[in-house]
Amino acid sequence: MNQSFSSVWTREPRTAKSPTLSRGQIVRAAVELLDAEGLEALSMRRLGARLGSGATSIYWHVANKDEILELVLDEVYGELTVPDNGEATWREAAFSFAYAMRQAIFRHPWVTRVIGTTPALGPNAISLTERMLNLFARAGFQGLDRDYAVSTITSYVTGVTTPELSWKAVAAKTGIDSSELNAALLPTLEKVAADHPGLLAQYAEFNTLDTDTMRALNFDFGLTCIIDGLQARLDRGADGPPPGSRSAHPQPGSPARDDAPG
Amino acid sequence: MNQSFSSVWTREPRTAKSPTLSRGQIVRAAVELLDAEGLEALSMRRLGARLGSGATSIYWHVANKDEILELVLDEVYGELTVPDNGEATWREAAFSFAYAMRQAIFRHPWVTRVIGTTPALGPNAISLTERMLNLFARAGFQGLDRDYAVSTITSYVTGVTTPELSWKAVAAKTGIDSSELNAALLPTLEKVAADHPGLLAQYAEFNTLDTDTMRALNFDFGLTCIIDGLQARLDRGADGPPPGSRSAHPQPGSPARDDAPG
DNA sequence: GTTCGTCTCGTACAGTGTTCGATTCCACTC
DNA sequence: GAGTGGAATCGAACACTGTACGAGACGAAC
Repeated sequence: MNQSFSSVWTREPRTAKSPTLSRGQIVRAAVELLDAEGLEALSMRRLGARLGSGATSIYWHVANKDEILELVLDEVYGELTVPDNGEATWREAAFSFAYAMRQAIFRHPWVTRVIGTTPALGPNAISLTERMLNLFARAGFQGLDRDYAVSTITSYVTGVTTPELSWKAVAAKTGIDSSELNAALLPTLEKVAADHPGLLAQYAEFNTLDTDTMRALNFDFGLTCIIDGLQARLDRGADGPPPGSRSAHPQPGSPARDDAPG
Repeated sequence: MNQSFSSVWTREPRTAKSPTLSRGQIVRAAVELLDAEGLEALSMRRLGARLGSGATSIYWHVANKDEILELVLDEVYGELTVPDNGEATWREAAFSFAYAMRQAIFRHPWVTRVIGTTPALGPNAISLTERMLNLFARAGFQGLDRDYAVSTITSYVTGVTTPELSWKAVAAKTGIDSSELNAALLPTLEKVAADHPGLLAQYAEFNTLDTDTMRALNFDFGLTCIIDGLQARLDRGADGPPPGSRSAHPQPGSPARDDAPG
């Protein structure tokens, strides 16, 4: 049993002396295609066409399409940097990292759909998490808390940007400018939330703002909450509650319950 | 131009008197299929087979496959409840909602891949957000801040659970028990992070915990941060910084920049 | 010149979402 | 009961998809 875990990063890459096609070219072309036309447009045949080669030639350099997705995802991680120590407080560094990550996701809207298909083990992802761990280590977090702090921020960023992107996609598809999107969507919302007058009243407020700045404020709100919460934990210090009982609240479902599909 | 926005929820459903097939049956069967075999297994032909009908018969009740995904997503939203007012503090309510949401995602691991394909406008999603907005209104948040608070929590939950699910998927595929997963993955990590000794040292700590409780601690850590951060904002009160300048920090990229694909 | 690994690629297979037109079925009117 | 019309189902077909397989092409080593 126990078929071992496999990923692009666990296999040795093919020798780099390939003349016409290389893993790097494939990844670059795939990112271009994804950026230009979205996730659905990435097919092996179209990728081959863009590379000026047959579709099945790609399979010599890559095991399957999922591996390409692993590679392009790591390519995006490569665009991210963590501000070096000394030149900024950890709060500023965390803020600017989160903003840079959001911008990177906006440049490559397909990444949110690729994240979650497989764990990120590429070199860029690895060295990025190392730099982030060091950042929070310098901030004063210890042990696993460093890892948790990194995860909290990156999870939040991917989590918020995902719905942001679906609204952007709606705007792009319908051709409505983002400044008019909220107003244009009002009839839809009135229909859909017809028997929720309180909700409609809240939505009416949205007309005063354009979508982009509203989403930006939304992003900043949650990010500030998280960083304030991290700061609070830091201020409580090592004399705070021991790990495992760090939050005194009821846990409705056992966190360890496992309903993973067979 | 301006092709208007369309969604299942903007169209009138077909008359409910269908004898052998109904939208409800389709959705229920689709959820069963998705839970049992995952997102890739959901095809119109397999869904039709499960319903004892032809694949194309489904198109009478539903415009296309994406609409089915909208419907099943809202079905999952229907499993979530928000604790009523009075019986708990907003902190407790927010905690228990977040935990319930995580559990619901674990029961339906495919939802994280469906979220983000389209905005959630189904009746269950609508009434859920209304209840959440009321919760934070009672907590003391005003105006758009209520919306931002809801978004912060739900975004975090979807964001953290996504990588949790990919590790669960690895465990399921390789047949490795979650208590042994961290140890089993160590060789892979040693290969992948060979030139990052600091990172490897950190990963070595993981062997003392099993994946599930480590992930649960991770989830609780970030959730506590967020709720503490919300609390802090509440404590700062209305005499705090005005909206729009609520966080004094450099914003590396203009938040309103729009790189959406054409 | 032959042989061997590297690399490309055409063909083929099973499967996908969706369109279209034909067909069945049922409630209704005359 | 016969006839009509819409609701609903479904088979065939189309243009795709990812990928396995095997036949070739290329260059270097012997």
